[in-house]
Amino acid sequence: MHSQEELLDFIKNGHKQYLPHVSIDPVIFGYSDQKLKILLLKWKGLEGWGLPGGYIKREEPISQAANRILEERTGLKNVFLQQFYTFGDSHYRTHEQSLKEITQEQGEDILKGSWLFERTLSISYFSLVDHSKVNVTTDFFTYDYHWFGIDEIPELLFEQNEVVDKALTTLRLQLYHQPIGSNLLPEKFTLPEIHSLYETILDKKLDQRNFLRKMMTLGIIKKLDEQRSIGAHRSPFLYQFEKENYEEALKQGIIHAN
Amino acid sequence: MHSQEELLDFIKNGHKQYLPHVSIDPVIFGYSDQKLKILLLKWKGLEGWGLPGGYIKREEPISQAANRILEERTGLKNVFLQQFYTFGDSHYRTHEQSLKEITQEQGEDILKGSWLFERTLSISYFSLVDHSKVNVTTDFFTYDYHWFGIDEIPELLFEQNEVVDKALTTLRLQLYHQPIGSNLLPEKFTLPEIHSLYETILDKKLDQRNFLRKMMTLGIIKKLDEQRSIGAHRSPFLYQFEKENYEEALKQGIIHAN
DNA sequence: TTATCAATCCGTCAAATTAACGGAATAAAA
DNA sequence: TTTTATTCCGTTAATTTGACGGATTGATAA
Repeated sequence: MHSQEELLDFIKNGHKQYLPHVSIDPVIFGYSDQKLKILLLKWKGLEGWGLPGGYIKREEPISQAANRILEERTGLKNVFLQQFYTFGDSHYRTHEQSLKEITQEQGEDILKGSWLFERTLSISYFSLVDHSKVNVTTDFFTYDYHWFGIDEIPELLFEQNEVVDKALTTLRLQLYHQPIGSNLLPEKFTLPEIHSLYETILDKKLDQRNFLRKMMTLGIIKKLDEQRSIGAHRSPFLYQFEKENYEEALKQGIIHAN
Repeated sequence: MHSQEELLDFIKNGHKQYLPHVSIDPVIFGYSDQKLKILLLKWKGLEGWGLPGGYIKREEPISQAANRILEERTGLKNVFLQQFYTFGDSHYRTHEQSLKEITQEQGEDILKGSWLFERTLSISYFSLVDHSKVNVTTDFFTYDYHWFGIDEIPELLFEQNEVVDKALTTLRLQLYHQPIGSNLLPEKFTLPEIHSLYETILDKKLDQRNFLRKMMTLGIIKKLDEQRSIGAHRSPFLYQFEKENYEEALKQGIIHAN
């Protein structure tokens, strides 16, 4: 994947191409088997789990950087990806230990003063992706990955549990106001599908009829007059997202009137 | 205030003390005469208006940096200050033009390669302060300040109108869920005072009785059994914030049940 | 062909919340 | 004691939310 030469070049010269002191760390939620999971990578040297991450190119808009980094790790383009917070309080992340391991055989000279040792702020994004479409590629610092159910997240490196928690809170808060489901469901989906998705994300039973009413009232989805033929039972109607309406819902919906 | 020597040292050596590429830019809302205003500074050289800003010290947590920067410009400590977004898309802010003016007499040599010329991401916070308690101090780059009503914000430097807009939207969204008013009102305040504050911030009439009921239901304020003696009229009761309840309200209140 | 099964679909009523509304009480000054 | 400006409060209608179960459909099995 990445040759040792590339790695050494990255350590020595990465700061010429990337902004130092700032990384982008997406919390990637995936959905499969009615479970909500997040993608974590296993660090070389540190032998612990952490979020995928990457650096911003010197001339690259940060939203573009976030999309690029997501694509580099997952292969996915054009998915919902939203910034939610920038961490830089207790979070003095560096790659020191990790790099010592990786570059052991080279001696430690090359590490002296590397940009990767410096304090790094973390601009965090979250994303929801279709688990089955993801093709994970590890990066220089990592060698394995795993999708962890959100109730089985281990203690993470770099104090990233806080990041994950805030991502989840934000996801749930915005669920009715951002086109969050649109990467997880097929273009046309059934009511039970989206219903189950929302129940999973909120970790809560939602009455089916009330759920439908709410989604229709907010204008988030619209009913088509097609049905899908599922195996053995009654054919469910298909629905589609109405993306244009989401942000409206946000503004109208949360600023409590009067 | 700042000597020319200090400025030159800051230009040449600031990157040893501060993280380059990242600034903190608080949108400081002030309230007076029933108007909502923001504090803008006038840039030397560029002759335009922009947000106050500052850099993060190399070992300083960012929330602490934000508070320090706010204090440096306004003299205020311990006020409500909240991060809301990190801008870095179209926002390639540098101090190049400004610095050329300021350091004119020194020749331009010192500017070569200054850390201040590099691209800077902006971690943005907003704050609400009591206009009358603020003691504005300009910084190296600025020489004047003004409180602009939010409906009379000029075109800002560094594409900061976007920042201000997002700050205002966020402020309004969170008004019922964060202890936002607590820096703007005295410890004990009357119902008409807080009512008028909320009307001003939301730019909207709020029915007085319904407003009271809502604040009480959310547990944001509590009624004391003291009254204040105002000049000529009926004595209003006093109220106090119940800060502990705000964040509760956030979690319980926005995640729409069922 | 019919019965069975598993899943989807839908409507009503009660409870809670929100929105609209005006008149009585108070404190000082005239 | 009257006037004036201001605070205080309660009720009703409309809307939204929450709870609830029975009828329909599409295929498979008898």
